Amino acid sequence: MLLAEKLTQATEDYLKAIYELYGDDGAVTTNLLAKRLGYAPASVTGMLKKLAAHKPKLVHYARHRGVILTPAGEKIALEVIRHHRLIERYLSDALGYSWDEVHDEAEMLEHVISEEFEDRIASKLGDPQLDPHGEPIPTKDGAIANPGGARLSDLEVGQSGVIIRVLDDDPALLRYLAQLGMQPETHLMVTDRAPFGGPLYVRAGSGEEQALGSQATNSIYLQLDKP
Amino acid sequence: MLLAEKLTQATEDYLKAIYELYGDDGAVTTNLLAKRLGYAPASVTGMLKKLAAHKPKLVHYARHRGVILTPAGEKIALEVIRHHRLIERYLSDALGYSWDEVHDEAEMLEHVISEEFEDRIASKLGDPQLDPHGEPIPTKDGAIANPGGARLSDLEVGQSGVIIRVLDDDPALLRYLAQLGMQPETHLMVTDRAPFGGPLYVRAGSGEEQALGSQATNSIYLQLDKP
DNA sequence: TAACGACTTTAGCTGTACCTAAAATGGCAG
DNA sequence: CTGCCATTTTAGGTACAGCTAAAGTCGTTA
Repeated sequence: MLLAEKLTQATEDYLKAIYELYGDDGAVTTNLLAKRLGYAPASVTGMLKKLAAHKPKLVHYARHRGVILTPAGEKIALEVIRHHRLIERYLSDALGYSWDEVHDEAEMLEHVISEEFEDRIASKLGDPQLDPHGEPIPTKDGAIANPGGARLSDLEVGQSGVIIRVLDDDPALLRYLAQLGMQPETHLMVTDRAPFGGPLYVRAGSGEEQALGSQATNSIYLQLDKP
Repeated sequence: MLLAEKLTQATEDYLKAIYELYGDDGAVTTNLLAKRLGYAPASVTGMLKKLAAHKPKLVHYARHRGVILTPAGEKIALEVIRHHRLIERYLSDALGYSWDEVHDEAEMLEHVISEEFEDRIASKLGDPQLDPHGEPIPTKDGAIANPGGARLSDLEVGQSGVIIRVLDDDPALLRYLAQLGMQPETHLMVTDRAPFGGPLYVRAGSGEEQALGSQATNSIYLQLDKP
């Protein structure tokens, strides 16, 4: 918080994207970043060089090797993510936004709110732990809970559990799932599964059986019931 | 609202500043704008040419003559001012900001909030007419009430009235006035006046007599009591 | 091991919005 | 009506963050 040098919005977006793309493997590639951010790969290369040359070094970058965040870079990424998720929670709880609307609005606001604003909405909300999609909100000092959960697409027929989070990449998917009554805390049971990437059949709560395609099943994470 | 071409922040700032600098005389000069915005005059000249060349023309501009807003430009200026004042009201009422803190936060937020956000906070607040400093909030279709009021610095000894608005240029002044219990709806009576730009003596409510310098008396506007 | 194709980088450009320094303009005083 | 001086504009420059096109690198495949 001390080094509030006010970075540009582009810088913050890159750091956030790098953080979110960290999967299993070590580094994030130029191309992957370009795809995620919607820029040409060449533009990304240029920006990564700037991030690596920044006063407090924000990323480690080696040609053809991809990037990883430095501790300073990760700190900033987590601050931006905290802003984003807190704002989502606030829009949802205080202003009645639906869970498919909050992402885009938060995307704009996250870069301009002050520490003051962050603190006030956080305490107004009682320091929430999760955003409306179930993603953990980093604490002010940069700690973040492991989101965890088993991906619905990985489950076997007969397994069941409670939805703990849903990826928020696609508002249309979120609207669709809300219509089906599938949100965090909803209980799901896998009733059938078609082969070769076919749909997965699930029952939400005590409702009808429902077929879900891969985009949906890849986006839903469950806390599994004890068998 | 239909022409939501998403202008740059700089464009919105210029239009707002031009609108706010309209005094009595017709046009706003380059130099005055430069001073208000904190830029070099040369930069302003360049920007004004861009505003005049914009697809829907935003200003009428003639070399050495200053600028005036076109209807399109004024519409945008009023939208930005509506955002600003609504946000100030919201920060004050919903998040407990003090009246000296709201301006800077609103200055950032006004450029990024969506129509959706605007509508939601407006209806949450019950479509307020005034911001925390007493300035009128333009309606969604661009109508704005005449702020009116008599400037405290223009009053004679013995005159009195109720504060209806206070210019928000200087947070330190606002804090000082709040300390003295002088805010919109406070009743003031001019008890004495020193000559040659000396202080003005006023009594707020039924409190102590207080000396106010010209920065303060130029910033306070009253609804005069019937004599 | 040679070469193909995917990924990545280099080089050079664009547009926005700011800057300084120097030139030009125009209103007022003598 | 002439010239001075403040205001304004022109000219040229910077930083940022994108872009395309072309060149280079690397790993796998033949």
